Amino acid sequence: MKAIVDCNCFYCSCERVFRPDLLKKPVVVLSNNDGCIISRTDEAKNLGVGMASPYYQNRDLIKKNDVAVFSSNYNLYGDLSMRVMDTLRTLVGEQNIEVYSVDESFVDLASMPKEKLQSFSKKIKDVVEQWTGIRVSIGVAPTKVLAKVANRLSKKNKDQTGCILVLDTEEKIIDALKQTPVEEIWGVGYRYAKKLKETWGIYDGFQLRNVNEEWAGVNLGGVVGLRLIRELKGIPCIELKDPLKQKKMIATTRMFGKPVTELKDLQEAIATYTSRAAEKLRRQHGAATSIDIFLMSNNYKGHYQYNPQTRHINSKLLQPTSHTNELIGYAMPLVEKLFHRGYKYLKAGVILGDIVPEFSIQGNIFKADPAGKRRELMETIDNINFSMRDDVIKYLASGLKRNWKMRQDLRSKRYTTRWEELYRVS
DNA sequence: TCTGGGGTCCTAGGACCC
DNA sequence: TCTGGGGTCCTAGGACCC
Repeated sequence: MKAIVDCNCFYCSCERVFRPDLLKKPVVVLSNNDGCIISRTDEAKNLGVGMASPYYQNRDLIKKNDVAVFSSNYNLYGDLSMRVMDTLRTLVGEQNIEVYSVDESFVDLASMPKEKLQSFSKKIKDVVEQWTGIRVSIGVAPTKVLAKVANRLSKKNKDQTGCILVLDTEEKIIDALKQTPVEEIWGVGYRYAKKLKETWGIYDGFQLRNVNEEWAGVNLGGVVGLRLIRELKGIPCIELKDPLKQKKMIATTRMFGKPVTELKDLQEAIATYTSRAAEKLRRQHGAATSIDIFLMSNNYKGHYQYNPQTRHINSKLLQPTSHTNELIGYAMPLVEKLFHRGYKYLKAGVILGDIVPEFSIQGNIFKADPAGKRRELMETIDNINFSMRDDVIKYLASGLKRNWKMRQDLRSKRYTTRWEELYRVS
């Protein structure tokens, strides 16, 4: 059996940990640049605040109902996420957990006797809540896809389930699938859902489970669709992922706070994103062999129209590297090549690709490598920045004024990572 | 006026090789 | 008259996830 442990409206819950006065009140958290609503509590949901909907469209509703609004505070969420995952690791063992996202983990419960699944899940829930202040929902089933189905229903029917649902019999599985609209199933997105409903009259999980496998192979994206159907039948096809596996690409991309027109600003932004990406790269002990820069601009003619064009350019590196300085060195001329005077730029990004393990790097005879020195420097900078969960030390190329930076007007304090922002009890 | 960021997997098709 | 077969690698793009 497999479980998915999912933090309830994670970002909002993080805010509530330090704002107990908001416990029963509606809360929302906004995306970068304060653009969209990316987390909302049940109270906000019941008021009709849409998930992933633009902030400005909900502004009246929010004002009228006194909803608490926060800009995203990734320093805080990242730190609390780590605490939740560490707690899970101590409970189930490091080798039995796959951290799937900032607020979700899959847990392998293969060795747990069936009759203990319910009580053990309850234990996980209670301990995580007590140690971190974060509430979780848990779905347990024979496969990942079914665990997700269980998880969704556990939240939906909180009052009966207490946020825990174990699907350990065929009857329970069928019943759960009948209650699950096809678009709510993990692996069925907007397009497939539309096709399933409109073209083939398939509306819920139970109907989907009963389609012909070959048919699924043809109509739902090849082997992906086939796996999905089997998982719904209770045949595991998607195993827990190896946590040590390297990412194949690492991206850092962002919208600007306001349109950018100067090359210098673009280069600062790209230097900043490159530093960030390089840091992630070093964290997995990787080195990149290619770098891809993209700029997204407004359509040039006329005034504002949301019809962006994206241009990108890719460059192979002479030798794999994870050194920020070198990567910035590759990136800067690329920005210059892409840049067009007169365009308004809205967004930019860096993608590091063809990642290889760091230890596999061969020496390059054209370049003297001051051996451990650069590595040591990078490690020192990483350690300082990591302890503050922020880029306290940066490259000058990243700029000082940074007038392209995103908006974050409503950010809460970094309670757990800055001394001067510690929570005060008076 | 205003709509996020960071990933994964898979397939098709073209270039190229012997 | 009749002109192979089997591979690999790469890129672009589509679908999905949180």
